[in-house]
Amino acid sequence: MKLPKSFYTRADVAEIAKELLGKYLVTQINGGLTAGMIVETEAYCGRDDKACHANNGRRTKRTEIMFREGGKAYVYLCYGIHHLFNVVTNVDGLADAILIRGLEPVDGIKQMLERRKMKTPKMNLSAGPGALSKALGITTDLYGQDLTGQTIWIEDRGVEIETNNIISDKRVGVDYAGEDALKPWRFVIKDSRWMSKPRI
DNA sequence: CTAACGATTCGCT
DNA sequence: GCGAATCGTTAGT
Repeated sequence: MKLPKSFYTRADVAEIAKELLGKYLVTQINGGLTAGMIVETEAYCGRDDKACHANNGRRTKRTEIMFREGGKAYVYLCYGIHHLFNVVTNVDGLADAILIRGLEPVDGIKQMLERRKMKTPKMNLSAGPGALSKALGITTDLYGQDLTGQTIWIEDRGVEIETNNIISDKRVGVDYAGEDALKPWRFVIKDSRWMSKPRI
């Protein structure tokens, strides 16, 4: 079933990031439906977290969506090349978001391969935030999309991830955030082959 | 208005 | 392991 808005509007962004493991991210773009199981996430908090784009009330045109009510998509361009997909959480006025970093391909693999210009599914088909966005056809066009709509959403397909199969670690690529870079807000399903490249 | 750079990936060595 | 690709956002002039 599609996750309801109430899933996203809760206050504990790290808890939601953990619960997203084992859920299915689905897109329906240009007719084709593509989906993958989420195996890796990172939480970003708008307060007291220098790694977050919206930290300390930094409210700009780009970060605006994070301040809105949870259940929306925050997509932005990184390094001029990669589209990174985030889930906005928490209530209106509090800017929390969760970066999806790794998917296990499930549905529409053929279309994912076309988008990635690959012949056969390799491990990096949808492992890594830029790679999975390309595989699912996510671009900045989806900025602000409602995650309870018909274009992009997240489903619960009954998969339960045991707590002792979840690894938490510090986040990737945020060394500039000083002490906040040490927050253990990256969550990975243990032994998943589809996590992003920097291994634990 | 201008300049610097990033929540990355891929290909080559 | 290293460096290029590439452009919107940001902060400063």
